[in-house]
Amino acid sequence: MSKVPATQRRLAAIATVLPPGATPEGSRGVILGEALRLFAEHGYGGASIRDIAKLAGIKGASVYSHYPSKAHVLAELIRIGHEEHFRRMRAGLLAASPEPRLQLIAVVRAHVLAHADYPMLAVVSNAELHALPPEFAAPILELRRQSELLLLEVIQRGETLGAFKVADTQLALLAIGAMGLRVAHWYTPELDKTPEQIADTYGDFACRIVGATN
Amino acid sequence: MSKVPATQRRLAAIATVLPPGATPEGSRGVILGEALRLFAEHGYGGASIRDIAKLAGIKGASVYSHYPSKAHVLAELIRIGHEEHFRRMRAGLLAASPEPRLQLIAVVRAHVLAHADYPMLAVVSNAELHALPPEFAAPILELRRQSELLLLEVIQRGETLGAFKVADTQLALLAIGAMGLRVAHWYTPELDKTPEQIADTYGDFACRIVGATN
DNA sequence: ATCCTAGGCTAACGATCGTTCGTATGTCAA
DNA sequence: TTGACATACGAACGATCGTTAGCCTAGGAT
Repeated sequence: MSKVPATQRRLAAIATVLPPGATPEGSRGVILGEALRLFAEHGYGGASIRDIAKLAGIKGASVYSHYPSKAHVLAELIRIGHEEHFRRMRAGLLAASPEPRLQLIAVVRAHVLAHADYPMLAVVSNAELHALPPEFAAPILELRRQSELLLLEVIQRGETLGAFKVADTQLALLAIGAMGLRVAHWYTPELDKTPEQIADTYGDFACRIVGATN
Repeated sequence: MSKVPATQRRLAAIATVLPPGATPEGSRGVILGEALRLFAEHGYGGASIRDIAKLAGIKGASVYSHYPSKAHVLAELIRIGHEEHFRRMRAGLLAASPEPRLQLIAVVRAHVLAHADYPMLAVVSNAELHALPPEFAAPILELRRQSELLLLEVIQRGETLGAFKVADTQLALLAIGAMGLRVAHWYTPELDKTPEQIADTYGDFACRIVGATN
């Protein structure tokens, strides 16, 4: 497992952080955390069970006392990532005032903060989904669809109410989603911008994209 | 090499297209094209030399008559991708009127069209850079820096001239870049939107993000 | 005191990896 | 006609892959 130069890495973040409550106890949790780091840095195919085990302080065979297969480890990570993302999006919308503009800001903020708070989880969730055995992917794809639908409905409602003026709804959705997705790749706490600042600015960008009347 | 369900794929496009003039003749070109498809679908680590060779209609060992190593194949693909991207960005800027707004539109259009015209190349160039041996990566990282700088300078010039009004230059740069990057993942010719339409709309989005006065 | 269990270990399985070697074949220049 | 070269091949190299089997040990419950 060779180290990759900083400028060449898939993401800038160093810390492997999992949502509170999502980390299992003991070795199971350690394995999950180290797998997260290696999958994020080198991809699912580029990280071996023995690599993960070594970082976790055990031998490769011992991993199978905690997970039935390498794919199960990836599946758990991606599930945690998507659940946390959807949970935040829904909570953000729920807490927002009904004005379309404030709803959009709330959802975009949640989207961005999820990617800044858990960059490694976001990178793995987005970039390694294709490596999941299809039977593991189905519930995750449904969750992803829900998150996307949530943002879409906010935009459509804003249009219907005449609060937004956007050339192409679908393209606006994709553009706003993309902005947030990439945050996971470049965000690091060493930056002179807090996640809050980024979320605020991106919320403003989203409003501009959909032509929100302030 | 198992097939991945459509909803789970890394990108929507099917055709492996390389820029005209960039495809070598004979087997060398066929190998490059099939490697592009497999690296895009499964990642560098997820595609083997024998997989590539089988699609190219030859045996694994024969690949080494054309490329000294698997890494050289990836390096050539990523080099082509970055060169095409930078070439288009620079050409777009060069052909644009000096008004900041038109410059921004031109550069964003080039950025988006590069990702829609060569989705597989873009996905590989962006998602597999970390798999390149560092000695191969250096010139490519420089090219990437140049493309980024080009967009940055357009935005900064617009601000200096008072044509743009953006909260955070760096974040605007990252957001606009991200929008275009993701196009490679979802664009497919089967869509009911042409690359031109997408490029136009995204150019408009970019102008809104930087608060361009029309 | 004894058993059970959880969680480590070493060793090994068959498969596949990137790559090398020696060889065969077909084409074209001398 | 000969020789050189480019391109293909089968076979095999050592390394590493995910995974399994069997064993050992510490700790808690009976």
